[in-house]
Amino acid sequence: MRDYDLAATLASGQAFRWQPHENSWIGVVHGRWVQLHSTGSSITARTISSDENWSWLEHYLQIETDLNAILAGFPDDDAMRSAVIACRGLRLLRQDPWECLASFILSSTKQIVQIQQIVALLCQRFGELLPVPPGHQPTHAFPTPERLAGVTESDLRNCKMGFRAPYLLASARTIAGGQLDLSRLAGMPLAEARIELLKLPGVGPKIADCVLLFAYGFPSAFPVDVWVMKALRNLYFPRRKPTRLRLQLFTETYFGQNAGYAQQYLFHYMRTRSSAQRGQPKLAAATVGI
DNA sequence: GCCCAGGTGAAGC
DNA sequence: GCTTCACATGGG
Repeated sequence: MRDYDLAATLASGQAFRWQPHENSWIGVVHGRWVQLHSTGSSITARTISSDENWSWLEHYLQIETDLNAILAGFPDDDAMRSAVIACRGLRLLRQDPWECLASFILSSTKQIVQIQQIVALLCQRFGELLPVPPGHQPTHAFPTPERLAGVTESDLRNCKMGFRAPYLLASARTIAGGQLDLSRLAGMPLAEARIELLKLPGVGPKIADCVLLFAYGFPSAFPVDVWVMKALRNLYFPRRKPTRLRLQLFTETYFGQNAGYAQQYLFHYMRTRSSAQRGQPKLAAATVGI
């Protein structure tokens, strides 16, 4: 499929379970082992069951999204142009809310590689074993809130998640206990859903916005992490430090209806540009064209 | 050793 | 309201 950069999409820090494998990607979607391969003009998928209905995977990958229309709606400035040039096929996935929420509770002040390691340990220890094709490594589902509600904080700390363990445990218990119904948020306005997420321990504005964007698909949700903050400060407020209100007004208005997409492009642009500057020449072209 | 990583919550002004 | 700090752990 053109304009779908599978590698950038699966490895750019929105989902944490995809692993490269012989020119393809292996992961778990909706409790099923999946292998994805990008041929340039199309994406092919392999699962263990001969499934004829692929709507669940098309929804996850957001195949139907008109990327060009979204990119055309980005603000026409040097920074956004460079970000789009740097990675034109980058997409947003539509993930399971609980997996997304739990993963980002584990994400605070962690590098993406480390988040992947923690999530892998968590799944390996508490996730249900899934059927995989012969010759492939054992793979586990993402553990349910009910399963995690029954473990101890110490069990979770053994997955290397440190101080995030009590947050994940309390959130799992809140959801398993029925005090918060994640499926209900899908029908809410953005602001209301955000308020519900913010009630969970360990969930602040940034993590809430990640879940709203990556799982619920609110296109205007705009997570601001250290990288995006760096982008905003350097590219749009180079002189003085903006107040929180000023920054909020800017991100809510300047980037348009699909601000969340713009955010993901800025995020990816800053990270790849930074790694290029550290002497790893991959995607060095990202710095050209301003 | 040092700084940083897709932050949050609590304490102190 | 805003600023500072602790919180685990690992990579560069």
